[in-house]
Amino acid sequence: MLKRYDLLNAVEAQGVRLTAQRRALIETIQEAKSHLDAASLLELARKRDPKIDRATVYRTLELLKRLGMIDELDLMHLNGEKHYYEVKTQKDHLHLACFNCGEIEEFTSPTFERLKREIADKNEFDIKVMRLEVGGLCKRCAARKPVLQ
Amino acid sequence: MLKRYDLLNAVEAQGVRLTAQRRALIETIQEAKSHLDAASLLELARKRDPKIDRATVYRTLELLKRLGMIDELDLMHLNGEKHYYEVKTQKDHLHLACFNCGEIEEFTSPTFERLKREIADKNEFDIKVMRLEVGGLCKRCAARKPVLQ
DNA sequence: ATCTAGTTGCGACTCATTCGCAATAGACAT
DNA sequence: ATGTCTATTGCGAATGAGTCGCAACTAGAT
Repeated sequence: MLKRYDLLNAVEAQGVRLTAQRRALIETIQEAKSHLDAASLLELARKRDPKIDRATVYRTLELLKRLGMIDELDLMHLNGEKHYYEVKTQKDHLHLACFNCGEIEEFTSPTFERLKREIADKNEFDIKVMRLEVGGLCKRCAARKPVLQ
Repeated sequence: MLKRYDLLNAVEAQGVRLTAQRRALIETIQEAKSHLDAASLLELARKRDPKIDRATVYRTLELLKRLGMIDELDLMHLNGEKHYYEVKTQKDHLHLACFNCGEIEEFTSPTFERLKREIADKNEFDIKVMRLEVGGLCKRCAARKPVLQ
């Protein structure tokens, strides 16, 4: 498991007002076992604090994104246009999404790190976010379903 | 300029019915100078054939995606949640999106190709689509605006 | 020229996300 | 502890991209 930042402390350290809703949302994201979309995040966070509104979820996600504490993923839009969120890890990583079974695999590699440095150097580009998503067939599905139309 | 496939011929070769609307849409995508979203594509294609509907645009994009002839991009959602489309090029490439000025730079590199092979090999993943997007500040904006909050 | 299955236009719909505004509540000063 | 002030919240309505069902149309085969 890749090391993740401690959101709650990090947010507090930024001098951001900590409301009950934000606390519930941040703890939920932090402890999530899988990538959450806004609706699932809302549902889970309501177990901690039942009085949270949809709008607050979006506003909090916006805040965390702005602070660079979470990443927003599309995961190849396997299930509609919603976004998914994850706590930023120390190392960038990419996501492999299986079009057949929907499984998401994560992947890190020195080559990825190297590519990142290359982009920054050759283009003199100041990288804030890097989102690499791959769609295709995972090992099992490729074996089972050799041809995709 | 990266070499692009000739869409119209390629589509015909697939035995797909060529309607006036598809022709107009495909020619428009092929000749586009920049990345088009569905709405701009519709607007431009109507100059060739004024009788095209929004739904047909989406259905045609879906078709071309399925045939593997175009790629769908998010371009870091710089301007809302819409998607952008481009004709597939011979080589995969990535997009650098400037959060400040909105400019999109393209980038190819042997390291990117290598990373792709690595993913396919190490994970035994059958890659269909690869979408690598980078957000940050381009050379000029980084110089002009050294600190982003 | 005819036939027919694939394609289209239309309008209504869905779904994710955003907004305006009045009510509320952190957190700092007292 | 209490009051104050401003950021944050909930609510409900709005937006915007994309999708759907269905009747009308048409490309291309015969």
